[in-house]
Formats: sequence, structure tokens, C-alpha cells
Amino acid sequence: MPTIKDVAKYLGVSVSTVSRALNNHPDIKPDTRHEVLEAMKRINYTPNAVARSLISRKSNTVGLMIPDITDPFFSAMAHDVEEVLTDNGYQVVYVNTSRKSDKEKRFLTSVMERKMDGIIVTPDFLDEEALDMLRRLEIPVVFLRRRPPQDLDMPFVDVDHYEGACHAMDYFFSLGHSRIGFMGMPKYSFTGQERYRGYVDSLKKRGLEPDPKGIVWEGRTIECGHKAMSKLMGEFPSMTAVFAANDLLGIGALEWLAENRLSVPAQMSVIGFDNLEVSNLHWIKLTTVAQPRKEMGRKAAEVLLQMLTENKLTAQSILLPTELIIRDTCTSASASDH
Amino acid sequence: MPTIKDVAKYLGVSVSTVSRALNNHPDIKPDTRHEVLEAMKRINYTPNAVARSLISRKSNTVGLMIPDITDPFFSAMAHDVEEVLTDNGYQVVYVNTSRKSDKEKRFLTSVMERKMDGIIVTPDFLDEEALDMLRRLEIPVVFLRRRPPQDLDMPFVDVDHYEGACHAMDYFFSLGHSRIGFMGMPKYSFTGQERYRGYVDSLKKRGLEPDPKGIVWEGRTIECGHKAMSKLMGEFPSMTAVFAANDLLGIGALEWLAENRLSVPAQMSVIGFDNLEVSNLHWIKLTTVAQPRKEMGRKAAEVLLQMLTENKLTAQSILLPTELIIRDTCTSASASDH
DNA sequence: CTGAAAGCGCTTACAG
DNA sequence: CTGAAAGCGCTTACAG
Repeated sequence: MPTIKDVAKYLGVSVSTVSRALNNHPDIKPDTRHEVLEAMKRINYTPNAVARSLISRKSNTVGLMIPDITDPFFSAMAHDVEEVLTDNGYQVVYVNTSRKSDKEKRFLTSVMERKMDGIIVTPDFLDEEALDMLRRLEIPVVFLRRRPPQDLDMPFVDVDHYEGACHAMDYFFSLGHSRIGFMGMPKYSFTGQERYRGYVDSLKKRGLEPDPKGIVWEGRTIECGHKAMSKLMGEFPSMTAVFAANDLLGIGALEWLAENRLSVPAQMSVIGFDNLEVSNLHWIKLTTVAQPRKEMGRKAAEVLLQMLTENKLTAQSILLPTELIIRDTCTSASASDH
Repeated sequence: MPTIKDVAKYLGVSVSTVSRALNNHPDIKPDTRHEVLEAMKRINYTPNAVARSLISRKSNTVGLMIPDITDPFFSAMAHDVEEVLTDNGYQVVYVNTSRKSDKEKRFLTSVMERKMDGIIVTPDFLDEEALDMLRRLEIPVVFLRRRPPQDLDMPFVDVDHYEGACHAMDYFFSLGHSRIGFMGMPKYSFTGQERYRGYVDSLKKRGLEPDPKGIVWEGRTIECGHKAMSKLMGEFPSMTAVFAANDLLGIGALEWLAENRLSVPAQMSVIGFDNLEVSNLHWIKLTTVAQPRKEMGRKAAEVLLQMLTENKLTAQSILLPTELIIRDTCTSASASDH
């Protein structure tokens, strides 16, 4: 691979001149610049970004830490993060943490060593060690779908899960439901907690006490929803509606209901959360709370970009609104009173 | 950020000694090594990977070029690529090409400048310019779900789409079908072409001539499948079975059939390709050709790793087998003769 | 406008 | 075993 020296030798000029041509430096005669650029083409010179980074202290790379690229949510966000960032000259290094603490830390170590310019993170574990690394980083950090710890003044980008859950509950109430079950995601899940808060607060606001029998925590998959629905029907038979903390759970519930010949929405109303593509399938048509996934990725990248260009370590957080998508899985409570 | 010099000064040793401690070099007294390592911790020293790369000519980064991380296929592969590679000390830089030629080229440029150690690529456009870059790269390249051009001796990892299509057709034939429709993905799609070849050859092998009226090309989405089914029923009404080149098309077909009160499989047998999660949903249960997605990503990473460690520019390609997953959308032809 | 020199943070022969 | 020196491929004051 030819270096800047080869180009200089080839033309009989100094490396400084070549460098200046490469960097569009004003202190160079347009003619020589042109010659140099031509010569570079001719000998197939490609600038070594590693050497440039060492001097400029800018690696032009951004880290993206997410739990699992396989989750349609994160892949949608990753898509837009990449788009915005590479359009601005950055390369994105991505890591799946698989929700493992040590993978998160390995990533942060890598961020320091590789001298990344900034990161977008969705951590699930932030112990003292990880926090310490985050503090020492001295580069822009934006939290995606997570909140930064109290003492770190870093921006986050997320959807308002709490508000979204309230929308769903409001809709149930407007339809006259009051015995509303809840299927939660794993308890450690931040988004799951927020949605649960919305469920509980919505009930309390109407003077209703959440019934522990109407609340199950099985996990986050379709199978879990299936199991959860079965459990709920056993423990809380008077239920007329169920709020699933995510669409997969909601779909599992619909599956169980279909298998047990309970008609939806006549006998049971269901609302999910996420608005996955599948939820709009002809056979499902799940009423759900939609969140703007791609926009979330885009916004996270934009916030990071802003910090990068303004050379600041903080910025304004963004909480995007949710939207209730009304489809075919809800009806008024009277229809389903048993 | 402290550098190796700071560590040396702190301890009153030379930078060479510090470097040797850092690299586990044998030429260092265990005691001093230990002291150095301790000192590094104390002053929060982190090695600068950029500087190390400049010397070692190894960036420990691998590029992953895929059309769209949002596609469950590519996200599944990306997941395992990342896992295998980071477990081996590499970081992965990923790019969505969105099937745009210039994005592919920008990526290749970046690969050269950034001195990536190797790449895994799923290109859709390889014109002379791109090929030229690929040739000049001088690093291991593995093709994922694509074939390298003739004159480039580079390995690929893929599933045997042709064989998969034959499996599907064999099954139709074993059920007595002969008037079998086909819905294809966009014609430029390599995987789509292979599946189409399997369809055509399977017919010919039985002395049947593919009927142009039984073949439609609408795209790759559910909506396309919906439209395609409608078209097919109009043009090729004697059809008793349809092979969809991917599951989304198959699901779109099922949707149209359900809307038009045609029962599946009694009146129409359907096979898809991909075995998406949704295809196993209670309401869908699509018979389909499964491909080992994650394994593909894993294998691609392993092949690359092998080339990287053996310092070779080529390796054995891998063609993974497909598997027909029989579910509920097929029955014998006699049932559906009309 | 151009070139010689120093230096980014490391590693690696080479002496000792 | 340890240190001084050269060098990876660039950029950037500093002179001229």
C-alpha cells in the first residue's frame, strides 16, 4: 500500500505538501494540489485513517451497544443510527450485549481503547464499575431506551412508556372495562416497569386497587403470553380485558384464546404494546400502543451528532410520544361481561 | 488520558519495559511486569488501540456489509457474526447498504482507509469499480448469501436455495400437484433467482413446462404476496398449489385466500421459504423451507476467522442445507381439484 | 506557497 | 532482563 511518502517521492515534493492537498488546506497552490490529487489516483494511494486518527484524536467511529440486534426494535433503531451516522462520516461499531453485564463492560473497555468518538447505549446493568468507566470516558454518551444514572448528566432518547400504558388503559376504561388483567415483561426490564406503572396508576386514579391475581409475569415471548393468559383465566376469571406489556405477549394471549374458543373481542379485549409488523396481520389485528422506532434511532444519532459537533458532553433528552393504534381486539365491557 | 510514557515516568522505568509488560513479552522480569501492571491500574492507564494498530498493521476490526439490518434474516446473521467475532477480540463495523451501489462503494473505501482486517459482505451491485476495490483490498473477504465473481477466489457462505426450492416442489409433487404457481421476489435478487431455478427445473424434470401465467413477480413483501395471489387466481385458475419464494409472499397469499374465503389447504396448498417466526403463528402455520440463519452468520464469521489466523486470502466455501418444515398449508391435490 | 522537523502513542530490533 | 532509538503514516507549527 502506497503511503504519503510514496506520493511525495513520485512527484518530488514534500510530504507536507501532499498532506495539505489531502486535507484541502488553504496554504497550497491550486495547481500543485491538483497535481498531487492526480498522482494519488495514479498510484492508488488511500489515506491511512488509523494514522490520521492518532494525530487528530478523532477516530470517526461511534459505538452502538444494544441488547440484541435480532429484536425488531433494536434492529429498526440500529438501522437509522447507522444511516444518520455514516452519512456524517462516522463508522458504527455495534455490539449485542445479550443483556450480559460482562459484555457491557467489555464494550466500554473497547470504547476507551479504540478511542471511539461517542457512543449510544442501551445498558441493562450499570454497576459501580461500569459507571466508573462511563465517567472516565469523556466522550458524548446517549442513552437509548434507558435512563442515565442520577449523577451522570447525559441525555437519553426514549418513548414515553408510562404515557403509552395510560393510553391503553384509558381506552379500556372508555369502553367500560374495569377488571383488567396485566401481563408483564421480566421485572428487571426498565420499559416493562414503566408500562406496569402506567397500568397501576391508571387503576388507582379511578379508585381501583390492582388485584395481584390479575397480574402475571411470565417473560417477553409469545409462549409466555400463551402461558400468562392461561394463568390469568384461572386466577382472575372475571377479567374482561387484558393489557399485555408487549405485542408478543398479546399475540400469545390471542393464541390461547383462539385455542380455547374464546372469541376476541366479544369475550375478551386485548391491547398490546409495540405495534410489531405481525400485529397488523389479517388474523391478528391487535390493538396496540405504537412507538416510533426508527425515529428513535434517528433522534439518538442526531443528539449524538450534535454533541460531537458542538463538542459538548451533554444535551437535551428526548421523550417521543406513543400512539394508540385501534384495531380489532377491543370492544365495550358489556359485550364481554360474564 | 495517561499514556505509556506516564506509566514509565511514574515507575521510573523505560517505555520499552512498560510496553513489554503490556504485551506479555517474555523478556521481562515477572516482578517488574507485575509492578507495571499495578501502576497502570493505579493511574487508570488504558492502552491506545489506535497507536497499536498503526504499528501492528492490525486494526482488529472487521466490516460487515449487509443490505438491511431490519430484515430478520440479516439481523439473525449479524447477531452471530458479532458474537463470534467479538469473542475473538475483533470489533465489528456494520453498514446497511439499503441495496444502493454507492453505499457499497463507500463502505469498501472505508474498509481500505480504516485498515480493516477482513470483511463479510452481501453486495447487490458489483460493477467494475467495486470489483477493482475488492481486488486491491488484500484482506480476507467472505461473501454471505452471495457468490463472488468468477475471477475472485473468495469463499462464500450460503444456504442452498436451489435445493430448498426443489424440496418444496418435490413435496408438492408427492402430494399429486402439477399445476403449481410461483410468486417470485424481485428479479435482480440472487436468492430469488436460485429459488426460481429450482421451481423451473423441478417442473421440467417431470416433463412439465412452466406456464408463464402461473408465474408472477410482485416484490418481496406481504402486500406483494396478496397482490400476487389475486393475479395468479385470475390468470391461472386451475392452479392447486403455489410456491412462494419467501414467507412474506406466502403469508400475503394466505391473507388473500382468507379474505376470499378460500380454505387452505383444502382449496389451495401453499409453501413458503425462510421459516420466519411469524410463519409458525397459530393462524398461519405455513409449510416452508427453513434455512439456518444464525448458523450462516456463525459460519461466515468462522471462515473469516480462519483466514485471518491462517493469514490466507481464500478458504473453502460453505453451502448449508435447507429443511422442509411441514405445517398446515398443504394437502393432496385431489382435495383441491376444481 | 513549500519544506524540514517534531510528534501522536505505541512496538521492536539492537546494544548492553 | 532493561533502555535508547528508530519508525508506523500521518499532521502541524515553524522557517523561509
